[in-house]
Amino acid sequence: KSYLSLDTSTADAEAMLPRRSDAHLDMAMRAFPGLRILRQPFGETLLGFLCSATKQIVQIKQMLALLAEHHGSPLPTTCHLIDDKPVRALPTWTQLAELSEEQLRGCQLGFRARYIKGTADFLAAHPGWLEQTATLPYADAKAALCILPGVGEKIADCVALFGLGHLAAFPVDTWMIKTMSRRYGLTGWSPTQVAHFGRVHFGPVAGLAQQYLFAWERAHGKDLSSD
DNA sequence: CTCCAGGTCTGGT
DNA sequence: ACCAGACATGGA
Repeated sequence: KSYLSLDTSTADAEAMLPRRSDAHLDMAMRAFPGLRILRQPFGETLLGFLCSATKQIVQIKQMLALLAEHHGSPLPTTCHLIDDKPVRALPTWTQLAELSEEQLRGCQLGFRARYIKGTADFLAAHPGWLEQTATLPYADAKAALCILPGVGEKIADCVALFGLGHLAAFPVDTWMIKTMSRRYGLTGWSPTQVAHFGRVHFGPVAGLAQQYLFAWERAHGKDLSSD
């Protein structure tokens, strides 16, 4: 493959999607040309999605901003100054393990503070756990993540997809439930059933399909009381 | 003022 | 195994 191509991997993955036989997916892909899956740091991805349970996306951003401001290390000031103050990184899991649950609740985490504290304690007691998990294939990595307090099927799939690059992960959230009901006729299906459908229908790059469907539904399916 | 938000866990059938 | 409630907090 040519080094001139910036991301052959995504192009190859897109070629594996069933857009010939799936008109809705094809439309979503046309609506968001250039959509890409971010590959974010594993630990930061885990933290971010531990904050995500039953929260709006704008609020998740705010929680993470508070965590960084209150407990993150300052980034080099050369190119990171806002309002005369240094931008801070997200706290590492080592830093998080030093915090009390009350300190975490101070970042508007609500009941998620207990999960984050529990995960921080687990990781502190198991050095190298994140690094080891990052080497595992998708199914094993997901199973490992589900051990952590506050991490269930959905969050494990999000972390596997965005933090480890496992395109087979198919996170089923409220938007996927809406999408699969409205556009695929899977009305009344449980998250487990929808996840199974997604893996079978979209195959080993189901996570990429999920992102197109998620983006389309968020952009066009705001209202539509037709669940 | 109710309802819901990129869920998960727990204790009931 | 499957099904409600609880769980914090703030925007719609």
